[in-house]
Amino acid sequence: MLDERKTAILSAVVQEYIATAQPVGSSHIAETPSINVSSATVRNEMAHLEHEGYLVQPHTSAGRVPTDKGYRYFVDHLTTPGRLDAATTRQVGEFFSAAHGRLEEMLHQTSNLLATLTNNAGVVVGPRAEAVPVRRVQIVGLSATAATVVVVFTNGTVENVPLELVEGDDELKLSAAGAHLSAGLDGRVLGAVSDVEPTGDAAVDRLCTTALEALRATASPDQVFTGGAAAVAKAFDAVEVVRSVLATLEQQFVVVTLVSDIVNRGMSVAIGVEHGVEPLSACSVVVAPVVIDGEHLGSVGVLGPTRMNYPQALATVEVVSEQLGNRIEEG
Amino acid sequence: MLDERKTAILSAVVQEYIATAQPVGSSHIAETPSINVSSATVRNEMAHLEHEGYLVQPHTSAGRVPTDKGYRYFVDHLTTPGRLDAATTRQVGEFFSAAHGRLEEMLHQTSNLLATLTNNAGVVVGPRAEAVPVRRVQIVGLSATAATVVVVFTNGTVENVPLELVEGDDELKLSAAGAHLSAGLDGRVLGAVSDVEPTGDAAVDRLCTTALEALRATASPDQVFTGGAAAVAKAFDAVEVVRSVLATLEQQFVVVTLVSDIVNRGMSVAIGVEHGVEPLSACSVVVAPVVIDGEHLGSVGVLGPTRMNYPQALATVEVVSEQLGNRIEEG
DNA sequence: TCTGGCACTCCAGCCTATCGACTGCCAGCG
DNA sequence: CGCTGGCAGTCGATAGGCTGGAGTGCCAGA
Repeated sequence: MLDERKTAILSAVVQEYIATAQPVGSSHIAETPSINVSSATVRNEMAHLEHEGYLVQPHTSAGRVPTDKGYRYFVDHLTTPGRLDAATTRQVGEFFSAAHGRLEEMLHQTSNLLATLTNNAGVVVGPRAEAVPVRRVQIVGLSATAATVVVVFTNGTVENVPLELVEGDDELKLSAAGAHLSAGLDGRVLGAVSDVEPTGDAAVDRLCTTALEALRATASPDQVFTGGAAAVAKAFDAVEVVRSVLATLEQQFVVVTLVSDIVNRGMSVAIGVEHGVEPLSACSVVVAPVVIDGEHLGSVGVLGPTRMNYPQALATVEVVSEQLGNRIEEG
Repeated sequence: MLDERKTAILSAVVQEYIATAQPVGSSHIAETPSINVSSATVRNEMAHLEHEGYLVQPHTSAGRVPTDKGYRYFVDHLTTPGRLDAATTRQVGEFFSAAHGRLEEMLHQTSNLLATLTNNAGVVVGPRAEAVPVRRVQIVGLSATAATVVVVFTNGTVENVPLELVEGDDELKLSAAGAHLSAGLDGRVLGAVSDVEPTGDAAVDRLCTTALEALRATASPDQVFTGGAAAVAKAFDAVEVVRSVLATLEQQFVVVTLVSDIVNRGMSVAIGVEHGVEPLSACSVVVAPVVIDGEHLGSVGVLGPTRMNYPQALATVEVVSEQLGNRIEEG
């Protein structure tokens, strides 16, 4: 734990560095209104802070830069939850009331919304459709050998998978199978249903079984949407860092793991190396779970340089996750 | 028009520069097997080529670099259509036979496919769903006030839009409206249908009308998918160029206009300033229309530095557009 | 018409010197 | 005892000067 003055100095360093991206020196800090000591005293304190790992000097005779530990102390102790300013809140509200159509499309746009609001990369890990109960199933024939299985979920989203037909599968059988599946699945979650009871009609039973199989096979591997590549390019000066961050962001699996990990550990911010993804060690991730009907079904987050604006990112992510949750509940 | 030797030299310069990204000097060219003259002669020819605008020197005493005009001559006269190598062709085939589910998702993945195959940004301007005939319409009630309209198209893709219900819209009315719409729309294109004939039941008619309206409202403004931000970051050394290219790629409107423009002018390659989008003046764009049932309903393309591998890009874009077209036709 | 050779140009890399922004430390003051 | 002003020291960033090398243009001769 740090005494009051060290705390004030650390806070000032972090804020100055976030604002300028330049190492900050003792005299700058001494000029801060809230600090009423001379630069010499600040120097002493900063030396302590460095010794304890909150700050580092890029080199002797340079100012100091916060370490991951320094940022961590800042977000844990010096950051008020901070309301999002009214204009932004309204913008988010408008976005979600204007949003319509496909869930995926909305999620994708949400990642872009996060990106533009925070000037960082936005990440949305999709609520998996399987966790939402089924409302209706229908099988639509397209030709003699092809059909599409359409599933409508209770939240209004729709999934579809192709299905191959065999001889004897006529329209009647298809709609019978659809009706039977609807009855068997209505109100239940796809993952919870292993099979429906037989109807006695072999063809219908076969259709039901294969359709169900196809549906479970399509069980979307957690879908993830990212946006804001340009923001990443703006955030870092070194082009290699831009490259490695962008390359990592394109590996969906890594992003999903990263975000889920943080959420599952009950954290909302992972700073620098804390998240353990080496190519992103210059980045922090701020996340919030998306809760739908009391269940945690997805996450939203932003990813930016460790010197990002944490209060703003936290507030934004919070508001967006909440409104996204509401929006999905409504359907 | 250039004589044979100038042509050979220009070609060698372009290829060397594409491979190395370094200004190429006369002696390098003279060593090329297909060039059987001394470096002095090559120098003379290169001076001519520069005078005529095919090459430039970044500065005296540096090698030469192709201009946009130089690349243009190269792709117009020196590039054989070039088959894609078998392995890649197979990869594309596998991709499309494995592709399933939502059209949008597939298009999005197609942009990523283009990106990974060519190491450039991939762009897909979506074939608008409205051009595909409808197979079936269904309205599924979710609650007393909300429903989802599901449209299955003949190619197996599915669209859905939310619909608000009013008092008196019960399940019976919903399915009646669905059936009526199915009958009225079956085999026809959404855009071609302005209204269905009345049934006599006011509630059903209202449902049909509003559902149809909602469907036409969702008429996606040309959708565009881009992928491969990391490739862009790898293609340019200067971080400002990366920034401006990525920022431009995020402006969907600009991308759609850019691609449509090129396709509409009947071109398949736009080099540097040819496409007129200033922030992308360091980029070339290679496109191919996606043709479905004889109609041009979308485009695929790649965007990369002017020193991209044109033959490969052309071949890739060609194969992908063709297979994407087939895939969508089949559904 | 082509070629070898030569003089010339100019960037990239390296070294050096200078400047300035820091720090650490110390002695003195309240 | 803690704070402060001051001073010496450190090191990166910047600018200037030098050199080596890659490349050119041009010319005279085959």
